[in-house]
Amino acid sequence: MTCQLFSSKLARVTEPRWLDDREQRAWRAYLAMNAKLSAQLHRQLQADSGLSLADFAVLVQLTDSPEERVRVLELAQALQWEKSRLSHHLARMQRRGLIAREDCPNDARGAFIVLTPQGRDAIERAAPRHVNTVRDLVFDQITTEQVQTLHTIATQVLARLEHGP
Amino acid sequence: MTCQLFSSKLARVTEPRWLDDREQRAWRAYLAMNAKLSAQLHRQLQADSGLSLADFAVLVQLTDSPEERVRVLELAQALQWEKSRLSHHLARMQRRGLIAREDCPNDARGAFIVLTPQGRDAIERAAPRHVNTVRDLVFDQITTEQVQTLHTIATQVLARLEHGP
DNA sequence: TCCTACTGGTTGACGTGTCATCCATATCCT
DNA sequence: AGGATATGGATGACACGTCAACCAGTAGGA
Repeated sequence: MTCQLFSSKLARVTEPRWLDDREQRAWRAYLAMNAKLSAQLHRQLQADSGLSLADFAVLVQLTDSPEERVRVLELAQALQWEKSRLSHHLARMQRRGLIAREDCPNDARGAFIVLTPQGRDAIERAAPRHVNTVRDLVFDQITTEQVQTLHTIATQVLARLEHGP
Repeated sequence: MTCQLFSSKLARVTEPRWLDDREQRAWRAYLAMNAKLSAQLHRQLQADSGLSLADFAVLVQLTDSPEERVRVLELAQALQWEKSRLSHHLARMQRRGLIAREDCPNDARGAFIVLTPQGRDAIERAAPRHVNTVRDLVFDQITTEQVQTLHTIATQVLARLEHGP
């Protein structure tokens, strides 16, 4: 989200813990990078292979799992998606022939998601170019130490997001 | 986008420039942080003030501009949004009474966007809490040097995204 | 002047994400 | 066994973003 965060006119007086200049600039840069990077990655993937980033994520997850058949909730957990989101997305992917469903013998409520040949084909063609784009746009632009710091930052922020303050 | 990027089963052979382990882990962490952070920020803003991050961005932009009336394309440029996206979003915001339109005397095609009292009210109430959340979730979790590095990384990647290779 | 090309902005279709709700099956408890 | 409750998952309504097409007004020539 490109979102500037601060208006010079908005009363800073009311809020003791505003961000300082460095933080503000870093935040804006982060937001801008985020917006453009994800847009660009999405466009590239879409143009090259007709997949969305979401499709890609699901397909990789399927490819990665032994047997290549996964229960829906297991998938949701692996992707860290809400089950409703996943359900909608799987419906769309099924419509496009990328995945299929199989009944679960143990639990009549449940369903297995399986990769179709088309799905496998799509991901195998998409992955290398996508990785190349990521490398090109991100990792070729930053140093090894910066990679390390990025990882650390993300991990710290994630910890706060997941395990409270 | 939570997107794992690599399947151990996917043929690495076909692609000479895969990512190494550090890069891969950093990338995953970044994606995960991103997904959770924006979701959380959005939820907080929505719950606290009924605004979306997109609403917030537009309102701040309006608050910040002299005269508090901006041409649509100017707004699009400031936000770095596609004009179609902005047009849709402004329509929704207008429906909710957050902004209004005025005719442009110089150019009969154009329109000015202005902040309504409700819009001003909303942003003034939303901003401090939103800033607090950002500070809490991000800047309280990382060191000054990390802030600096984050800024540098974002700037470098943005440069690549904007001015080609 | 009139024809063309451009610009500011909107619209429609469609994919995506969230929330709340719902349904059928499992499970648990007595 | 049988009823409360939990779980796996789907659905509907709606906000959001993108793409492509469109439309009205403006400018630039010939």
